[in-house]
Amino acid sequence: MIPTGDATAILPTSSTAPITVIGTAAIRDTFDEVCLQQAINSRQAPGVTDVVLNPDAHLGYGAPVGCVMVSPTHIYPGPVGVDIKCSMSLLQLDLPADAIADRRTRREIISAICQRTPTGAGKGQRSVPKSRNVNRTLGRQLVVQGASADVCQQLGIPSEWADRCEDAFHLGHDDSAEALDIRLATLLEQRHMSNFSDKMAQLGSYGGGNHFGECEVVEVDDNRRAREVAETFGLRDGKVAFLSHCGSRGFGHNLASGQFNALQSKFSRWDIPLPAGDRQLVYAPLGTDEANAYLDDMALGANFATVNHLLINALVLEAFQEVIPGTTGSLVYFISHNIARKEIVNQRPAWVHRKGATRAFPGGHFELRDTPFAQTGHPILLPGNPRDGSAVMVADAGAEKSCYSVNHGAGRVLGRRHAKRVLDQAKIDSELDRRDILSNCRRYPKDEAPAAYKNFEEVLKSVKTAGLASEVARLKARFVIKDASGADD
DNA sequence: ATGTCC
Repeated sequence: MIPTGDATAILPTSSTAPITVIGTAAIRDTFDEVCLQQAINSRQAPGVTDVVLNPDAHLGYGAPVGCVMVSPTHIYPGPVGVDIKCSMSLLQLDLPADAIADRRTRREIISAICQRTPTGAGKGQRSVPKSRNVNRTLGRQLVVQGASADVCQQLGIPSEWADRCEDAFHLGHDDSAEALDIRLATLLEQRHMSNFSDKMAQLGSYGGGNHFGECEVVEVDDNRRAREVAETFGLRDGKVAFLSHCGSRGFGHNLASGQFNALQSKFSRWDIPLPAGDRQLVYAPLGTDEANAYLDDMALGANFATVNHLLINALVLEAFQEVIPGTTGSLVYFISHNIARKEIVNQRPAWVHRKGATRAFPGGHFELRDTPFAQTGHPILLPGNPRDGSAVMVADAGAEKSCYSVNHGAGRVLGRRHAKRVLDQAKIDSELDRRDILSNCRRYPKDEAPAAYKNFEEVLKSVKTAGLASEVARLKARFVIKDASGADD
């Protein structure tokens, strides 16, 4: 790796197709051989013009988690990821931090949230009002339309929240919703989609793994630009906010795995060479039936993820209102880190695959022209860990060198199995307790402990030093909602 | 990520 600045480097490849690396020297030391090999494989794959490796990069499916891969001619399901449109959202509440100082109040809110937005594998909605149950008809509508006015109205989602989405809806391969209707009808005849109604019932749930909901106190950075940007974002210093991380649940997983299986069997039947011999890097050239089917499935999964996040935010707001009547809230932003978007790169249209990477358009970017963030750039939501906090950032002009992308969080430094073996349960729990951070988990999952992730300050320093983005606010955790299955018995 | 292997 050849350093090109304090927090940037070039990773050369044998085909003279360099990879842009973002990260201080300390961060670059965290990239293991397999992760770098995945980046090289991705860069040398057919039709790929750019790869960016972000500071949170680690081993992924085909391509590293924490990378950007650009192609004007090909679509790659692996570098979108198994959880289509896994995303972050942030809900700003009008509550002062004092309102949740009392532990008992927080316990009540945790309980009200868990009743409405379940965690863990397979769990659909539990104690939600019947009006918010998602039947097959509404399910078919929402995966085709995304957060349309009608879908939001039916689910009790404030319609103005759609304006706070990176993408409130996704269209089919030909930029029509009809293509999604047709594709969905085909899918519903297939065996792996026979559980469609069950998957729709998962709307409004978090899932497991690194997915979470977290109650925060907002600390806006003490400088003029941060204060001005925070105002545009709708962030309120010293007030309570709620950060969520989840994706397209079982529905997105069905779509993604269906596509991997279909493409892998076609590669093998037609004896097409796999990029670097890796089945996880199967692709489809744009314009083929295979590419069209993938793009349609990605859009269907993305629409589910979008409505899932918005419903979660509506249910979380309702939970706060149950415990503290009169609470109001507004969505700051909803932004993905597992999606391919058609953007302009190097003056021409290309599919930007962000796999554990967040879009980062600075103020003045043409795609933001009709949004509330035209002047400032849009909010970038970066989960860190409950001990050190999470961050809200805004892109700077330098983001052009990373294909207008930044990292998506801290990034794993210990594999799950490794973390469960070496980390101490009592120490994890007492550290959170000492900081008065509560959780629905009796014991915090070891494989999700702060120590299982990279040093968040060093990751943020990489992003800032490389000139990609600036910090606007820090979010300090007050309680965490997670699936507990990674904790000791 | 995921009814933790269709």
